[in-house]
Amino acid sequence: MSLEHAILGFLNYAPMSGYDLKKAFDTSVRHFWPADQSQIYRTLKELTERGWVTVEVVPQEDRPNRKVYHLTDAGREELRRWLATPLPPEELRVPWLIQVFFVGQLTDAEIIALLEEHAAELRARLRQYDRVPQQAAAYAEAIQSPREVFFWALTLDYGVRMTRAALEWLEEKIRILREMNSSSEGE
Amino acid sequence: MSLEHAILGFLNYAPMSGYDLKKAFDTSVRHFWPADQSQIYRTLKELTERGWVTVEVVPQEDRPNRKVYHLTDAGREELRRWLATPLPPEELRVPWLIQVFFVGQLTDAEIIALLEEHAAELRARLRQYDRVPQQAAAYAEAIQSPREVFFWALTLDYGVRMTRAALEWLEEKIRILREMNSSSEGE
DNA sequence: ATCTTATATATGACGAGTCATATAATAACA
DNA sequence: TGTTATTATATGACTCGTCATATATAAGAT
Repeated sequence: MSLEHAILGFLNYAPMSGYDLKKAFDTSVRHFWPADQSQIYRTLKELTERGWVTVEVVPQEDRPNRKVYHLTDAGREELRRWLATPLPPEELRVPWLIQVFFVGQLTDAEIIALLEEHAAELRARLRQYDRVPQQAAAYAEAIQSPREVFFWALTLDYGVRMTRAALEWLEEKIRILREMNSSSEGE
Repeated sequence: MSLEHAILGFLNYAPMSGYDLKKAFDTSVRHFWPADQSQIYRTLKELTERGWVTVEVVPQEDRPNRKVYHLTDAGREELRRWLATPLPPEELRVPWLIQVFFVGQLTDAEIIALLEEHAAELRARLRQYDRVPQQAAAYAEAIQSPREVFFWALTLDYGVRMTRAALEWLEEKIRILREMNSSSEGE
């Protein structure tokens, strides 16, 4: 599971609570790995059972106690092992291509509207990517490692380039559909 | 659920059994929507309960009886409705970017090896895409609709272009890492 | 003679992730 | 005064998808 190892990755930077981890995910890897709060907590429980992390309960007044998780040597080893092991090839799974596949049922106007809607989403995503560096800035300063920051930037670049490629595809297809329509109108 | 509507989409072309559907998926949309056999059967059961398809049991000697599913008017309407409705924006989920994000832990040589491995996978995928038109040819002939075939081709083009974009990203990053290493060796 | 492949449907167990909600106190806002 | 946000952890119910396996017969390959 990738979430497990992402958590180990964060705990390798510093001990954190589940709450801290949720914030860390949201401000750094969210653009390619959104993490659910309840799943983080459940995964922490499992990591503890496996001996990859240990829990330190930090009592607090006025607030629920914090459970701060520390990476163990076994956990650090597991992280390293996982990082060096290529993941099994992922199969593509693009739900909206099913729409494209069967969309011949609709009129060209409807299809263009659908593609435009999708293009608008991708443009919004590109704008979100613009804000990622700011959001992650706090972490970059805390870690103080240009090497880490270098690789973080790579993931953002990947997202931007994939989104751009998808957008270019959409824009091209919209153009083709429009041209097909305008030429048939003239007949 | 997308699988539901993909099944409706296929049944709109012609009545089919679960077994037929599995073959249809494998030879046409597999490159962006791999479908599990057991899930197809379970989904057919659900579609029947919802009244979107009806079952016709075709007795066979020597073989298990076929259960041929027919799209109902309600199912056809649902398919059309779904096709014209934009799907909620999908969040990106790219497991191996988690590796990239935390990969600073490893040596550059290890990182390059990891990226190369991934690039090899993408090249293999591109070769698979080359074979898709042949595999889908039987369906294209059966449907006899240039309009449908046009949209089928779009989905393949999407896969090819996304894969190429990912591959270009990888090749660029590998090059950068190699250059960083060769220049530091010379110091 | 045995193994694999094709035809055909089906279930159980599991994994990963989502959504809603519970608990509990404080602080800020309207 | 009531609502919302922040800090903090946790569980139940659910969805979608995967993997293994069961049943049953025949044809073809080794």
